[in-house]
Amino acid sequence: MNTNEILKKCPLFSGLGEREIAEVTAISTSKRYPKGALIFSEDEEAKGFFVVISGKVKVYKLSLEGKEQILHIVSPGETFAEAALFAGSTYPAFAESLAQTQVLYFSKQGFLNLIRENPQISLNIIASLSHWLRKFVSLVEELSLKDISTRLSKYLMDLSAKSGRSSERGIEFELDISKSQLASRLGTISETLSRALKKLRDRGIIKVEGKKISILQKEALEEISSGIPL
Amino acid sequence: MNTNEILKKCPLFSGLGEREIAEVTAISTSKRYPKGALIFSEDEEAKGFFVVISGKVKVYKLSLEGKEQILHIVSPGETFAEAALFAGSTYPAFAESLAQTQVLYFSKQGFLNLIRENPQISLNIIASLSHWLRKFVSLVEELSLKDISTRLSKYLMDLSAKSGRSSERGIEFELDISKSQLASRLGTISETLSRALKKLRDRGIIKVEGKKISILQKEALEEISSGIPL
DNA sequence: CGCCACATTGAAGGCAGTCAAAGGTGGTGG
DNA sequence: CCACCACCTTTGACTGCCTTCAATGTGGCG
Repeated sequence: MNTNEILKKCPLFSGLGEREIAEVTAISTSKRYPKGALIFSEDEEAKGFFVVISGKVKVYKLSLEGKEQILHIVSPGETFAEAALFAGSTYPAFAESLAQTQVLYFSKQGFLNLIRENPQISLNIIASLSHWLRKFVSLVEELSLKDISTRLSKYLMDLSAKSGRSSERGIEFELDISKSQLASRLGTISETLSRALKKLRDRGIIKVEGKKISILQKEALEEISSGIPL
Repeated sequence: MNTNEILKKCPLFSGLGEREIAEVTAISTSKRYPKGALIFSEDEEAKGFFVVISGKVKVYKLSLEGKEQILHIVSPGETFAEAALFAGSTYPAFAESLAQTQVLYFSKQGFLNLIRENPQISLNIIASLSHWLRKFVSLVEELSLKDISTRLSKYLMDLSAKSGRSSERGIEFELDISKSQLASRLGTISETLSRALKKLRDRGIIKVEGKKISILQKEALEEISSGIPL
């Protein structure tokens, strides 16, 4: 998919005509990062925000001891760090590419000018921020009120709904990130995630082959994800 | 403080003239709640949002087992549930008054009309949502990466900066909520909070008399709040 | 005065993190 | 093509923070 198509399906720019999209492209800069590159650091001055064109980016926090909490995995067509333009002057987290990645970069000033001439965009920003807010409320809820098995089950249910294919062995799909990264997204570490997966495997609820997951008992997984203890 | 003064200092309506403020007042409804009233429930249809005029409101999540996680304590001049108007159609959490409370209520439709005629407001909304987003990122970080003593120390440091008075015994201030509520805000339970306070007391870092807190060793508290283990 | 919600303290148990080691996987270069 | 290496994953044993359960203390208010 090319840059223009990605931009058009990006919620931030929906409702814009060809002409406006061209303006958007004009004020942005294309940047490329190899896998594992640091895109920005926590507390670094926020000079702009990003749209992912291809690849994958993780936005995360680090504790002093080095434990990582992933806030969001950003996929093509999604934006990140847009909130940093409007509150505070620094990025509140780290951003790192998980694969070779291409992004469009919008400088703060250029983008603010763009908003001024296209009020529609500010409504899109409101929608985008509201969406993020919901995601964070869910994340807080999970971290504070749910155990690891519940969080894992919910993640698997969500992912299966998004990219699962039915087969005679149940719903099959591939993890979109490594298990270490998944652990970090769920607020835990790889050892604990491994044990949680094992518990689901041992009960015949899922099958795991590397990154390939098969959901064998959807109802059971649904129950666990809604809080019924394992 | 009267309603008009509160509205003027509310970030959502900053930059508006007397006339516009009058319009804002005109489309809103005043509501009063006794202490402990349920203002809305999770998953209830979001028909509008609120500005607190007087009193105090907690916005919170509940687990199946009944454990509570407070997302935010809303004070006079602050808004809540505004994000619910722009993403999803239901409230993502519960809201309950912690004291006798007066709010202004804005219906979704009325407020959307107001935005249309006052584009400045949409910029204010963006700022407000961005601010919330930062707060939630901090909350996620704390819940996932910090222990209770660290979270408590940070809360006390923040509160002392906001409402502390210097005295010969150190910085003094009052907790703005009950200790049970504070526990819930910090993602724990009252027993654990009580023990965390005791540890700080035993080391002579703070003094606790009911809701009155005195910070005796600011540097030590600062250290703990930044992650140096107790 | 006595009730009731809030707060404190102790003892015990569990979930998840830490430490350590072995097994697996993919990528790279010889 | 294969051997090597780095990284990811899994498993086991142990530790520790926090929760649970239970009992007692306390302060405000009818």
